[in-house]
Amino acid sequence: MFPGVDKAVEALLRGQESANRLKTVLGQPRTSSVPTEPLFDTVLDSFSVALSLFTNFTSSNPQPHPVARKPSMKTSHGKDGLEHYYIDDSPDPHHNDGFCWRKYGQKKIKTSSHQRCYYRCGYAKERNCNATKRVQQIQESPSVYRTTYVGKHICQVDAFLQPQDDITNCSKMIRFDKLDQTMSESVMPQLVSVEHQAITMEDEGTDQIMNQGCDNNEGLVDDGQLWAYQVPPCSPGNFIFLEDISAFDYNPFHV
DNA sequence: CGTATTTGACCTTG
DNA sequence: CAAGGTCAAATACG
Repeated sequence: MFPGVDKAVEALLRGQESANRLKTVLGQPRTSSVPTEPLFDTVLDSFSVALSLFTNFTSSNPQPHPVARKPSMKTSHGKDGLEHYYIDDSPDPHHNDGFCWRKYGQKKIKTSSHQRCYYRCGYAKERNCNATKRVQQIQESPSVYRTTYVGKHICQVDAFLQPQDDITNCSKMIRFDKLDQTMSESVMPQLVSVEHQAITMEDEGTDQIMNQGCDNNEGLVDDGQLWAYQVPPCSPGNFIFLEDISAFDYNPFHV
């Protein structure tokens, strides 16, 4: 077959499993309290990973693909209007967000029984990149991990892309200028076509309840700005997720 | 042995 | 003063 086929199959199997679980949950009204959003996430992620692997193989310049995800839960400005953050809830705390992170701390949070992990950009020093993220488990079953991205990636993408990188390495970025049209059309529509569904996520502390929508984030966005599509906090140079990224409020790579 | 992670101490903020 | 965030020495790992 091709390099990475094992990972593609693994991703598809994971998606299949989640789809089956989703079917079971949706088929049993009694279990309607079980959050389905993480299952949707996993299904979408699996397709995205598999598609990226197939696409990489069919192109002469294979590159890893950041996991396509549903839209961000929330973005916001700081008090000075300059600080940005981006919240993403995922069943996978280590899901591929396209960046290389280095852990620099872990702390027990008073308002939660789970510890919070602190990461900064792996190129923070050499490229003076101030991007950080925090990851914390906020829900037990199924587990939901909240990742809060803070700051902007100002490191250049060539720091991330190495020819020998594979999907398991920290350098996981996609070159959209290398992607064919099929890829863009096959992945992106999924990100906005899933019906809106709100779930209530309980957190033991003061974390606000998040209304998770795939194409609608009302109530989540401080400044009336919406993440209409999946836009992880990365889109450096010609490695963009959407053609007109400037339409969005937050683009960590455009300083 | 170099690099990444862990973890207690320290700093900042409200 | 408490809580969250960061630092940096110790430790683990490849």
